[in-house]
Amino acid sequence: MTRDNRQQVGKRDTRRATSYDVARLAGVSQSAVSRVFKTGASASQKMRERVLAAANEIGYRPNAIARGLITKRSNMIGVVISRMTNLYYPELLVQLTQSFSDRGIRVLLFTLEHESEIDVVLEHTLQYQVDGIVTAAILDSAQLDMLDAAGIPVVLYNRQAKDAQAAAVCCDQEEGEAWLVSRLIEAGHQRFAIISGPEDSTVSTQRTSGALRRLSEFGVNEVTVVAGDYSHESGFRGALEIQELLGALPDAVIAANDAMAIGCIDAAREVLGAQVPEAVSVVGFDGIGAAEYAAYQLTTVRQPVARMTHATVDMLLQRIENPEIGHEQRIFQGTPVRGRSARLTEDGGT
Amino acid sequence: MTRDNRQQVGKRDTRRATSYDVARLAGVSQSAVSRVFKTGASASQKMRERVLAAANEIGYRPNAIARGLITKRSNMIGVVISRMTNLYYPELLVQLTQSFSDRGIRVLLFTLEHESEIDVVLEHTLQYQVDGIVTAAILDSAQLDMLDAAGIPVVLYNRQAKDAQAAAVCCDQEEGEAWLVSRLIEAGHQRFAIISGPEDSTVSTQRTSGALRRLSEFGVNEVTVVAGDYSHESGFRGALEIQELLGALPDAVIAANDAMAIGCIDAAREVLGAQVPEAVSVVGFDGIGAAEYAAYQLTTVRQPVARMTHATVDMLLQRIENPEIGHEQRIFQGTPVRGRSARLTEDGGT
DNA sequence: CTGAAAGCGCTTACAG
DNA sequence: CTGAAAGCGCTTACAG
Repeated sequence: MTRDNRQQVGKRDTRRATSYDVARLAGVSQSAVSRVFKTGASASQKMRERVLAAANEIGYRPNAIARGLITKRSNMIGVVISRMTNLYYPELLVQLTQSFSDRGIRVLLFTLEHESEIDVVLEHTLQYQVDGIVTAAILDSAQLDMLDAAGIPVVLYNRQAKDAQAAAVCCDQEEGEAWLVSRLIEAGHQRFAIISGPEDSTVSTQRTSGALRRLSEFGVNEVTVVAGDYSHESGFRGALEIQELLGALPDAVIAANDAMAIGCIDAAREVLGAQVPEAVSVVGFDGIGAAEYAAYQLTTVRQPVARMTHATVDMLLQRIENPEIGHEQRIFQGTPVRGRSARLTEDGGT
Repeated sequence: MTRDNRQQVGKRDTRRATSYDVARLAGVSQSAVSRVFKTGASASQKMRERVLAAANEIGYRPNAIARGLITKRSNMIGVVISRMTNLYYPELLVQLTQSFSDRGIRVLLFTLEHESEIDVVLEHTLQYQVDGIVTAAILDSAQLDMLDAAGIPVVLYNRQAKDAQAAAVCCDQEEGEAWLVSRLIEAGHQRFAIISGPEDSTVSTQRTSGALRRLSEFGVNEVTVVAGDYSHESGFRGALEIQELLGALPDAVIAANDAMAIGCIDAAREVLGAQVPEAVSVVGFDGIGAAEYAAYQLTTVRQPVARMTHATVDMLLQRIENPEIGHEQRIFQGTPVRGRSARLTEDGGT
């Protein structure tokens, strides 16, 4: 390796052009070059032209890293997202990135296999001097305090901190489940089962408890709950488990997300020989693309992802501009999708 | 705003601790602090402890941006991915990010609505001093030259440059289609139609031409090709368009991806009243999750995403270490999935 | 409008 | 092993 460094063969000049190089070529000061590349800075037309010509000639590009060091604004934000979230919500990351990009902000991406890895990831975001963080993983008080001490604004996506200790953008999971349950009850369903999501998912917890609460309001207190992990396969297994536990399928199965609802339908049809929705109603949550496939046409609640991502971007940028601003929570109502996987009464309200 | 800056109320000290702060507290030089945080640098046990204690006390975190400025290694790589790719391949981005993260590299994410936006995105990656780029968008010779001149290694994901002008990791689209066509022909299918992907997708072009070539080798030269855009809906419309053009469904429909194959199946069953695969065989490509749903069980070719992402990461890091290395292409064979959406002969070879 | 100079927070030869 | 010093590529008061 040491020897390699000495040889000149094939070694092109890899040094990047700097503002000094441009200044020398244009016969102006380095500060002048800097000003030309800063929007809104004072520079004469003549200066501008000379500098731009020189910059163009040697392929100069301002070093955003060096700029960030001195302005203390990296113009990068960290996005922390779990594998699951991107799997079932690929639109989210794309829209978030596009939205930030439109505002001149870059996205430094961090994916989590498990939410427990969050501490080390947070450490990395800070080392890279992000201006803010969007996280689709829950942060505990200590973590929120740490970010607050570091002066980094955070927006939680589909998570809520205890005591509203953080800015958050959410879909109203409980209200969505309440809608689903109300429609099912209204249509005469009496026996219910639930396939929940992973234990460490607050979204799943909210959905499940939202459904249970509304069921209880209707006097339904005996509900079989089996555990899934958001995957299609776990929905499939969930249906079989319910059948096993009850000796038969209930009137309705409430899955904590669409993927599991589809898995549940597959198991009902293929293994248990039960028609959906004739023999059993199945409802999901999310409004993913597959929910609209002709074979499923899920009864579900769609999250307004576009509105939620815009709210997230707005909120984070606002907090970056003004770090002292108080916390805000924006809770978006989901869009009911009547679908065909559940027997609902024709004129059931929304 | 000017007035706001003056007021001290509620203004906490947002200045981050630097290596100088740590040095002062620990009573050592700033260089010593730097060494303690650099793995493999010389520092006595005593020094190490004092520095770490001081750093911990004031919450010091090395500034990765400043480090990058001087080492000329940002430890960030740029990932350029189209909306479509993330939509149908959410696993890709997650695995890529995880894999880079395991090697201490951060991912700066850039999403493309259209592949034409690539120029400005490339400009941004360079301004942020990424050490390398993974792109799932095609680059032309000028763009490759520009990156080469800037000394930034690139690996193309599922794209190939003209004359193998760039490092690339691909799934063998043509060979995959050849397998599908061979099995269909072998099972007696005679009339074929194709639903292609978007025009600007080289993957779609390769798949379509791969299928056409193999069909032609079998003497099938009259093939109806309709245009889709990779979406489920366009597959649905594609099926209707084929029916309209031919007056009937062909023996087999070859869709350029799984999502369109599923859309095609939905249209065949729901609108055209045709059983799949009894009345019409439908094949896809990709091996997405929904391809395995009981209602579809697609006959398709699965891309070995995990192996491809690993190859991508390995190749890019290798090129970062040694920029003078020659180009390499790694072409991965897809995994045939026999499924149930096409009538194949029992013992059809692979 | 323009330039000289200081400084952002680090790393890295170079001496000791 | 440790410290003083230079420098990475910028921005930004401060004079002129």
